[in-house]
Amino acid sequence: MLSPRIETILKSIVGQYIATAVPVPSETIAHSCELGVSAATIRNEMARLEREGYITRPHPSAGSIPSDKGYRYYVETLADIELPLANQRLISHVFHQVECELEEWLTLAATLTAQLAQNVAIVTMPKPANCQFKHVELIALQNSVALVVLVLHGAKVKQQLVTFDQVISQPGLTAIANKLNAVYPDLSRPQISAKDIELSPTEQRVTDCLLKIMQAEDGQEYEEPYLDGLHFMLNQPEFAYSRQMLALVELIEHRNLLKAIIPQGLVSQGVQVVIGKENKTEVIHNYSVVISRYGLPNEAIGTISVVGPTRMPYARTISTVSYLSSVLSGLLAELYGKETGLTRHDTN
Amino acid sequence: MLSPRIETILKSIVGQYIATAVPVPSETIAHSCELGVSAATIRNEMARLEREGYITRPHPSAGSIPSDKGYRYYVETLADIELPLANQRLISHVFHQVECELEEWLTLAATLTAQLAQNVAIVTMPKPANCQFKHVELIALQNSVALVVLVLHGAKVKQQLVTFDQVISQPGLTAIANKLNAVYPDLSRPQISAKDIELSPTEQRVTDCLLKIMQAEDGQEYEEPYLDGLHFMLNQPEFAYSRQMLALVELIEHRNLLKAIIPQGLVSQGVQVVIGKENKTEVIHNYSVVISRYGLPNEAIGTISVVGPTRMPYARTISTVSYLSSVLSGLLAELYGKETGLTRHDTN
DNA sequence: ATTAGCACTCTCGGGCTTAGACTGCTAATT
DNA sequence: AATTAGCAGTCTAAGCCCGAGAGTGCTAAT
Repeated sequence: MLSPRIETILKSIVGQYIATAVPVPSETIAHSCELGVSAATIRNEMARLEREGYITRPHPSAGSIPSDKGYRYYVETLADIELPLANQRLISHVFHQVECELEEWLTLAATLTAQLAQNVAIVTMPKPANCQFKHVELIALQNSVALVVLVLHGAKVKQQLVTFDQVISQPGLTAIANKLNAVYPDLSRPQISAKDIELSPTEQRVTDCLLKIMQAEDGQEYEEPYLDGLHFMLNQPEFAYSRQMLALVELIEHRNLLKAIIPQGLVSQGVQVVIGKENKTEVIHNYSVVISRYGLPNEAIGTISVVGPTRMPYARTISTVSYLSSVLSGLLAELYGKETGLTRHDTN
Repeated sequence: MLSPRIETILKSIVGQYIATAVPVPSETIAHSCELGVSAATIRNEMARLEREGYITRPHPSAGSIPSDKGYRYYVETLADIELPLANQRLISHVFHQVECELEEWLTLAATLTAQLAQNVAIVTMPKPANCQFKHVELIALQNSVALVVLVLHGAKVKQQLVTFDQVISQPGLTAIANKLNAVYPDLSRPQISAKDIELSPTEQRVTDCLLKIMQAEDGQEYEEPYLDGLHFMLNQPEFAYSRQMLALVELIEHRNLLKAIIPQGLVSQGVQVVIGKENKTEVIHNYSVVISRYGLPNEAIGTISVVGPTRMPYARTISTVSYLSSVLSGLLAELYGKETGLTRHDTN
C-alpha cells in the first residue's frame, strides 16, 4: 500500500500528465500540491514510484509519466464523480428534441459521448439474447419480387427482398402475411422451425426467409456499431505525427474494434476501464477503453464505450459513459415497457 | 495544343509520379519512354511544360511533379480503360454471394470500390426525387406506443415510434393501416396532404407521422453515405506525417463530405473527375474526386465516388467507379423493374 | 526525514558541412 | 534548327557538433 503522501504525488503526476501531455517534473509537483515539502523530497518519493512501476520516464533525466499501473491506481482510487449538472441538462435537452426512434438515440448517444469525452465513442445496438418474431409484412414490388418487412421484439425492423417463382399479387401476399402473423408472434427461431403447420410452397419460402433473417440476427455477435469522434482522438498530440492511429482506423473500418475492446468479463452493470496493455489485443496496447453495458438484463443488452489514448481524462470519461448508459437504459425500458433498477431519465 | 512528343513526356511524368510519389527527374524520363532523345532535350521540353503550368517542382533543382493542370491534361487524354476482367469477375462473384438487399449492395459497393481504388469510397443511397407512399404497417408495442413501419417506393423502409393518447389494440391498429393503405398508395407527400378524406384523430396522428417521415426523406439533400477505405488513404505517403488528413476526417465525421465533393454540374451519366483546386471547398484542395451518378434518371439517383490525394491512379479509379456505377444501376433497374440504357450486369 | 546545492545526463534546436541529386546553360555537333 | 555532352550552380537531406536548458540523482548539511 502507498502512504498518503506518495499517493498524493502519484495522483498529482497522473492528473497533470493527463491535462498537459508533458512529462511532469518534481518541481511542478512540489509547487502544485501543497505538501509543504521541497522538490528534493518529491524526487525521493518519485524514485520509489518508479522502482515500483507506477511511473516511467521518456529518458533518464526527464519528468515522469504514468505507466499503465499508475493509471490503474489513479482510476481505482478515483472518487465517484457525477457528470456536471450542466452536461446532464444538455443531454436530456437534446434527447427531448430528437425523433422517438432507437437508431436516432444511439447515433445521438455516440455523438454526445464523443463530444463530452473528446475521444472515439462507440455504441452498440442492444441485442436481445434470442430475437422474437413480432410481425411480418409482405409488399409486392415488381413482377415476382416482394419486400419482406420483419418486425422483431424491441421495435427492430429488418427488411429483405425475396423472389418467388411466380407472380403473386398484393392481396395474395397479404393473405400469406396474415396467416404467418396469426401463428408466429412471440416465437423465437427454434420455435418457428419446430412449428408443425401446413405451409404452401410460397409460405414456406417466406418462412425460410424470416428464419434466415432471424438467424443472422441471433448469430452476429457484434453488430455494426454507432461510432463518432475519431477526429477528436486524432487531434490528441500523441497521434499528430505518428502512424499509431493507422492501426486503429483499420480496426474501426474492418469492424473489428468491438471484438478488440470488449473485455472478457464484462459485468452486467457499472463502468469498466481497461488500460493500455491490459487490453488483450496488441494493436490497442497504447489505448484505454472505458466501457459499460446498458439495457435490460436478459432482454436486450448493448454497450457504450470510449476509446482513447491511455492518457485520457478518466474521471470525465467514466462519468460520461456511466450517465449516458443509464439514460439509454431508461429509454430502452420504456420501449420494452419495463423498469430497470436504474434511475430512470425521463424523455417524454 | 501540345506536340506529340511533349505530350508523351507529360504523360510519362504524371504516370511515374502517380506510381512512385517521387519527383520525376529528366533522366528517368529519357530512359523510360523510348523517344530516342537525351535527357537534355527532355529538360528543354520540361522547361516549357513548367512555363505553361503543367508541372512544378518542389524546389528549383528537383525533379518535376504534375500540377492540377497537368493531372487534368492526363485525365482528359486518358483512353477509356475497362476494368480488368479479373476484377469484373470478382465483383459479380461477390455480388452473387450477398443477400438481396439494397443496403447490403451499397455497403458492398463501397468496400469493393475502396479496395480497388485504394482510397476512400463513398456511395450514397439512391434517392427518388419525390418519395412515394407504398405501404404502412402499425404494430402495437406497449401500452399506447406503436411502431409505424412505412415502406416507400424503391423498397425503402422507414420506421418510427408513435405514442397515442389512448391504448389501441393491434386489431384497431391494423384497421387503421388498412384504411390508409387503401387510399394512399403511390401518392407523394403533397398529394397525401391534399387528400380530403374523413380521418379519426388517431388516423390523423398516424398520417401526420407518415408525412413527417416523408418530409424528412424528401428534404434531406444528402443522406448518410456508405463509406469505406479511410485506412487506404491514410496509408498514402503524403498523409503519413501531416495533419492534412485531420480536416478530411472531420469532414467525413460531420457528414459534410458529400456537400464538399459533389460538383455543381454533375451530369446524369458518366464519370466526372474533379482535381485539386477545382474543388469548390478549400479543405479538399489537395484531393481529387472521381464521381459518378448511378440509378434510374428521374426515378432514383445515387452517387458513387472516390476521394484521394491528387496523386491518385486515375485510370484505375475511373474504371472502377464507372464499372461499379453500372453494376448498381443494373441492380436498381431490377428493383424498380425497369431497364436502364446501360449494360445490365446480371446478378441473379 | 528533509533539503539545498551541485554535478551529471539527456534532449532540443540551431548552424555548419558534405554528399548527392538535378537542373539550366553553353558551346559543340549533326 | 534541333540535339546533346558537359559542367557549373543550386538546392535538399543527413550527419555532426555545440550550447542552452531542463531535470534528475546524489551528497552533505540541517
